[in-house]
Amino acid sequence: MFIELDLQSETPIYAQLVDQIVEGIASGALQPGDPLPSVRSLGEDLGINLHTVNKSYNLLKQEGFLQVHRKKGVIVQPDGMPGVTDAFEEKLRRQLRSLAAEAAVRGMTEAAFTQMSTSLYRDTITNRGGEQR
Amino acid sequence: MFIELDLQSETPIYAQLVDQIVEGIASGALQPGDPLPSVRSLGEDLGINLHTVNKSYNLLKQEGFLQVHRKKGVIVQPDGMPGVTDAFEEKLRRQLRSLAAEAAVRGMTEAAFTQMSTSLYRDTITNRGGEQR
DNA sequence: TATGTGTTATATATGTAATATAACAAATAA
DNA sequence: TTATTTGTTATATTACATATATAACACATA
Repeated sequence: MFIELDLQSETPIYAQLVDQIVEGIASGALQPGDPLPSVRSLGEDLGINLHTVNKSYNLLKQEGFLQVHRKKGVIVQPDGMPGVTDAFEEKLRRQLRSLAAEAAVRGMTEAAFTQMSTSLYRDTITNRGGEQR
Repeated sequence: MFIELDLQSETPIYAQLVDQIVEGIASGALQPGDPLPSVRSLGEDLGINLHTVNKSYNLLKQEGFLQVHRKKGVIVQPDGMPGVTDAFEEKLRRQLRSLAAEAAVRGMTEAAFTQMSTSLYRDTITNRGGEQR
């Protein structure tokens, strides 16, 4: 697996896991229908508890990024990813506003902020099929 | 004051306060040298504990956005705002990467993401002097 | 039948968030 | 001088989130 955790970080482990799985989907490293490790094996691999993995999986399931099959186990959503919901747009607005404000106060120009947003977006979707380029 | 708290939010009160003060500085509503209410009066105004206000003030002092004068009380940094530190750039990268990944997975285009970043940056610096336009 | 799956339940330890009360030194205002 | 207000420090308590540990369950697979 491509997961790397920082146990010293202030960001909770379950949140780091959620982030990196979403980034895996964005980059194409994880394709729709791909299986994910069981909560027990991934927990053991990463040196963390299975309940921590389970928490991440459940959040991603609730958001619609993962499916849990009684047969196939946990897989990446094969029936189309969730779109831009109101909840996501609100989260995006709130966090971008906060970052933009601090950036502006610190003297970062609009061009620099915009360029950084764009380049980070591009970085995430590098190894992808043919969607939104 | 222009502060509005959401006590039901998952975002801690002290963090909401920090955010809104930084946004106040970014917008120009708070100018360098401007005094802020005492921890007690602001706490009473907002219906929260003085220690919660104190925690926010201390974080902002540590970051260099505020100064504490034994005479003038708490004021907005008059000797130049802190620049783009390594710590801030890392925080910015980490959060932007996470947001961009989820946006991409949800089908938001690069243009839409960029445009949203830019417009939120512009919104924060509306009533400002003559800096970085 | 044995094993592995997600899930649920319970318990514990630790840290953070928020409040409450009290006291302190330093400065200001009466 | 006296009283008040400032940020600050200390202590305690409540509530919640994080993370771990162990155990059991229903279901499916090999």
